[in-house]
Amino acid sequence: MAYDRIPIGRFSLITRLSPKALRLYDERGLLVPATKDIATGYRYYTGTQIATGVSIKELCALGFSLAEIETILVAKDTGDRQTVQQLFCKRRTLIRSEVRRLQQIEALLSETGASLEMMYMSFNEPVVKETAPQRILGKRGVGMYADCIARLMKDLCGQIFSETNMRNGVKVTGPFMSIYHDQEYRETDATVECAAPFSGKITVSDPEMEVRTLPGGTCLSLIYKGPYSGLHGAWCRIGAYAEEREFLATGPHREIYLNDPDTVTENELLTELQIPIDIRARGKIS
Amino acid sequence: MAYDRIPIGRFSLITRLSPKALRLYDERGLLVPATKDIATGYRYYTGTQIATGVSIKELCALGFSLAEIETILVAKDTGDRQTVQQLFCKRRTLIRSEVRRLQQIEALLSETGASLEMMYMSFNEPVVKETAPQRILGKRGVGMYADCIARLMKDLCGQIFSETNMRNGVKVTGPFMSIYHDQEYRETDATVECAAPFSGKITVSDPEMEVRTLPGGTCLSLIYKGPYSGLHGAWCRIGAYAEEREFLATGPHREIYLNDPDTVTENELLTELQIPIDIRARGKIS
DNA sequence: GTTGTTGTCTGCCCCGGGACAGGGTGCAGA
DNA sequence: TCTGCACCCTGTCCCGGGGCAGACAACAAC
Repeated sequence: MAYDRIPIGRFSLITRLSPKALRLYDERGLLVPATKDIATGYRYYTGTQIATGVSIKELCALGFSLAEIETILVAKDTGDRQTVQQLFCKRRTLIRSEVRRLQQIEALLSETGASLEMMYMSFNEPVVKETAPQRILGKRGVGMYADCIARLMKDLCGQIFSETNMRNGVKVTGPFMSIYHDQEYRETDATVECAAPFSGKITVSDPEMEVRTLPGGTCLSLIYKGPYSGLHGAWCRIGAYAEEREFLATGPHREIYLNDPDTVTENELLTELQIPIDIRARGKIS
Repeated sequence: MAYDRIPIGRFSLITRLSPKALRLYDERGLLVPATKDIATGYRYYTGTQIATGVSIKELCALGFSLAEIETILVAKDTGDRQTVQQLFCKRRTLIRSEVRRLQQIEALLSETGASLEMMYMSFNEPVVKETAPQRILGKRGVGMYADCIARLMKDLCGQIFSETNMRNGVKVTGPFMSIYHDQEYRETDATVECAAPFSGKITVSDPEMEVRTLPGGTCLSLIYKGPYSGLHGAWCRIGAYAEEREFLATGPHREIYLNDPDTVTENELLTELQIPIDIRARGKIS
């Protein structure tokens, strides 16, 4: 139609691809203009390229990456419908999970409508992660959680920061923690161990204290923000999460105190909850 | 707790922000490590910074941009809850529209399960865009669409590519088009005008032809891919779209033939449908 | 043919990190 | 104190374009 030297701007208006994008596609070899003036560098497209451009625009709108679009266009020319179908399936799956994710976020934003207040609670999801083995100094006790932990922590500090140990270069290599040795929740007679990871040659005078290596491995982890009184709720959350996914605990639960109750306010306290799990054997399924 | 020189790796494990991200936040001033070894460049964080890090991680997970996160953190310190609330609202709105968009795409992908076939149909949405005024040579006729257009196009080509006009440097400056002057669909006695945009001093011998300036302005536009027999369906689609949004047509509908039936197959034919509208006055509302 | 308005060119910085290279460090155990 | 490993540093390229600057090119009207 005497109309096959379409400059980039007009081509852009027709296909609704921006000139910037068109230059990118040229560079990437996705849609190379039929003619390129060597002297001026001007790009000229032909009428038949409009169809390709429109296809690219559509595939873009469907959310495919440039690499995928290239694959699809080639497959379409080859008549290879399996590849195309596969990519479309994959895309659909991705979109579905993305929608689910966004809807969860939206639910979160809606339910805590009061914005500022929500900054004081945590909406972390539990996460599966790896931990390294570490040498710890620990002491066990039985009693009510709060009392027990306070007492044990005091003993632990006294021991680990003793003059002898300071002199020998013993160092605390991480945050303090509690380890819960009970299988279930106990109100008044919980068996709790408080521990501190350290390095160096330690001297222990308290016969109730034990030096051992805490095994590493996979665990489910949740960071809780807020006063220690809210820890129970957080344990419920992570427990429910593990239940849903049929994760089985392979060791005692741990609470790691990420910051210091003496230096931050109660609302800013951070505690990490860990449940050691075996990712390979997930309950009955798979 | 003798534990306030946390290197980046450990800080990363605690907050679940990648070291790369942490370096970026340092650079951007969002979360600057408390200490930085001048000699080695090593970054060291303190226990109190963990809370900030966790907050950033949470806000990231909610989809806020770094700039927004910075604003929120500052507003939180200031106690400025209005700004926070506003940002949360905005985010919620954005997420909602994103979900809607993705669900539409998903519906599209699902309903045309057969993948390869769908490549031959177009799933463009109608779009509002601006058009420039252009000088055209047009000729009207009455009859059945297909016949009428074929006849008029032939006349138009003969006239515009006449020897005289070629000699005078008359040029076609865009694709040919049809303009529908009826208010409604007419089977057998439609009033159709075929036209071509041109530049230069034109000589017209056919008394039925008219040179005039087609006004530019806002229009609703849809690109249709496929044989001309499917145009009716495409007009229905764009019509329904305009109806829904209460757009009122301010001029005759136009069909623009983007490529040439002589050079591409029927399935690759591209036609742009345009309905001139007045964006400022949308039906009764707003 | 001239002139002024568009259009187009290249090149650079931006988002929010992920991945990798090559080289310098810290620290724990011996 | 030494040694080895794991850590950390800076710098670069990548995604998929948007936006801007400065300079050159094309074209329509006169």
